[in-house]
Amino acid sequence: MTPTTLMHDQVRSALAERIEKALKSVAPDTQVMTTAQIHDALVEPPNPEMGDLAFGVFPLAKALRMGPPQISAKLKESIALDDVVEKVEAAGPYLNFTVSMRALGEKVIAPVLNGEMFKRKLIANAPKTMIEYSQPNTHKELHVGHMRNLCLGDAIVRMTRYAGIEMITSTFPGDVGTHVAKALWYMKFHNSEPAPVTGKGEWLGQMYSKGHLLLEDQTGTPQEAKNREQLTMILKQLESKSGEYYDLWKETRQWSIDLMKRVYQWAGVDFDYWYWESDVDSASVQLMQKYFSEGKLVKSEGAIGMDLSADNLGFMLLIKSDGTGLYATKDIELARRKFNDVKIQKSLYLVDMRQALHFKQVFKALEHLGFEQAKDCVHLQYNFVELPDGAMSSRKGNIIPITDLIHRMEDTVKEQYLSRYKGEWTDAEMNEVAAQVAKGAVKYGMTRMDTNKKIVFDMNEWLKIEGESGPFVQYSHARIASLVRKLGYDSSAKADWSLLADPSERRLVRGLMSFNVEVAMAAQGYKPAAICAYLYEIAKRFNVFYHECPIGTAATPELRTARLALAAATGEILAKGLGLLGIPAPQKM
RNA sequence: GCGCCGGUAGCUCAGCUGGAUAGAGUACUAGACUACGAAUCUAGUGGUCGGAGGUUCGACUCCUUCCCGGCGCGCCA
Repeated sequence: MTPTTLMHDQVRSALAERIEKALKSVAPDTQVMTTAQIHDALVEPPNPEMGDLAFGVFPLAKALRMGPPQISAKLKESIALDDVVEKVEAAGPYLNFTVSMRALGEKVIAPVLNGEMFKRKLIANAPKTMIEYSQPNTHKELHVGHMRNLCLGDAIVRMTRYAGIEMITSTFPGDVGTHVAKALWYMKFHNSEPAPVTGKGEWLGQMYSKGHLLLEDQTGTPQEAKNREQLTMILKQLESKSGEYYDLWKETRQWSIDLMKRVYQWAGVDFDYWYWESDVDSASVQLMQKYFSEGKLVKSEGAIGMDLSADNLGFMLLIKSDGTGLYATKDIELARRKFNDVKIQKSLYLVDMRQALHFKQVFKALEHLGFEQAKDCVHLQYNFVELPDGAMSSRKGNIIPITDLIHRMEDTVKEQYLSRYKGEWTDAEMNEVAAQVAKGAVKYGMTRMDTNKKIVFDMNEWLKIEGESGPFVQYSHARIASLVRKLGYDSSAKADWSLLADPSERRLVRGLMSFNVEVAMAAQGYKPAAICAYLYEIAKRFNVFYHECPIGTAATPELRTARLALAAATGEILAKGLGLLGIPAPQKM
């Protein structure tokens, strides 16, 4: 069962049928390309004047034993002009098609306006998939690095679901481990201030940072032994699930969870499954002991693990010499649960690229332990978020909490842009729009770059929202919304699409045509950045159209109707596309 | 030492599984609001695609090698 893209685009399908037919007349006995393949091969030519869609005949050369230019010339002869094909030209190895505006309107603008365009299934036979993303630790700070993961994960989920892939979501917060002990240790032994009434989660993160630093500073001093003793005592209580530190863990853990949930709510993220490290912890160790007794694991230097040196992955430690497990141990138990409990066929892990080796080992271990689905486990890696002065660290004290970014972005939007509507808008409207635009800036900013690229986060740069940005796309949408509102768009009015004769109009329609093509490709490659680029391009094309073509004062009522419909359709595409990134499309801003 | 990821215009990045003249944003310069919203638009300046080989009709894209930067390699997560 391999996923396949369907022939979802009506314009491409229409052309593909005609090309296929021509191909049959040129080479009657050879089936060289299926209609679906031709559909997928149709691309926008580099130059707008060349046409709407181009077909490069390269793949046919071998089978037809002809040079590409000869093939395109021959095919051109066999393609008749009709109500769809307005013009065909053979340009070297390419066949350039100009589609009649009437056909474009019927096959693109109308389906967008009545919503049919967005109901198509783009990919078939996709395996039932689970994606795990956002794996923050409790008791630590939630910073802008976590934001990238969250935005990417959310966008991938929305895109893939839109394309027709069954996608189940899960998160795996780290609520046990030494970081918890460090936070509690500092809180209990060194902190004197009470926890604040609001923002307990953020405050707890600071407790961890301070604890971590103090412990580091005191290593090598007489204090060290005492610190270790205290930490061990805390960890023991947490493990035995009793005592004052266990109670404190439960209380403080909830503070962190409340913070996570607040951020998830802000982002519009909702997980189907919440897996906790504390939940898989002991089960994972038991599972490893079972595997060890079955001879699937080996003892080495007092610890237990799996020798993966034959796979060039070294030795994978699974049970420490003190009998406890590690991160990898839990990941194996968790994978087992995903496979068995949820019956998934494919498993995605959106985790930063530093874990590449870890996941290679986990997947290989799963394979050796007999999990067939291991071959369909994929680590979706992304590069991390840094600051201009290097990596974020407690030591440098330069960690930027997620909530800081959100609040500063909202404040900037209000002060620099929304202030002009003072007196005109209510405070509630002001706040709502500020939140929407801030989301646009943050989410677009986090997803627009390829995942392999490092993000150097500079708050001041981020607050300058000009040029290619989420708000740029949102602004185009808001302007269209305003236009539609003012000019009174009537969706029942029949439009004569052939009136759309301006090059800017054609270019825009052509762009709208490829919405599903772009989304299908982005979804299959798990590349939200492709959606960003597409939306930005559409917004730019709209801006040109908007500048070139008067709508309200169009020459005739018919032209006005057609243009308004085109604008409205563009608004729908932008809103839908932004939605795939989890970004709201405000009606005004 | 081995491995992973980057190296495209001053800066930040696109460039789809090799294909039609390397594109945007930003910065800079010069223009456009009594206009359907200027968070906008138009034009210009700016690149030996890290270096060198190779494969191909064709390479930013694939292969080899080297250089620069980041990260990862057994009891942290």
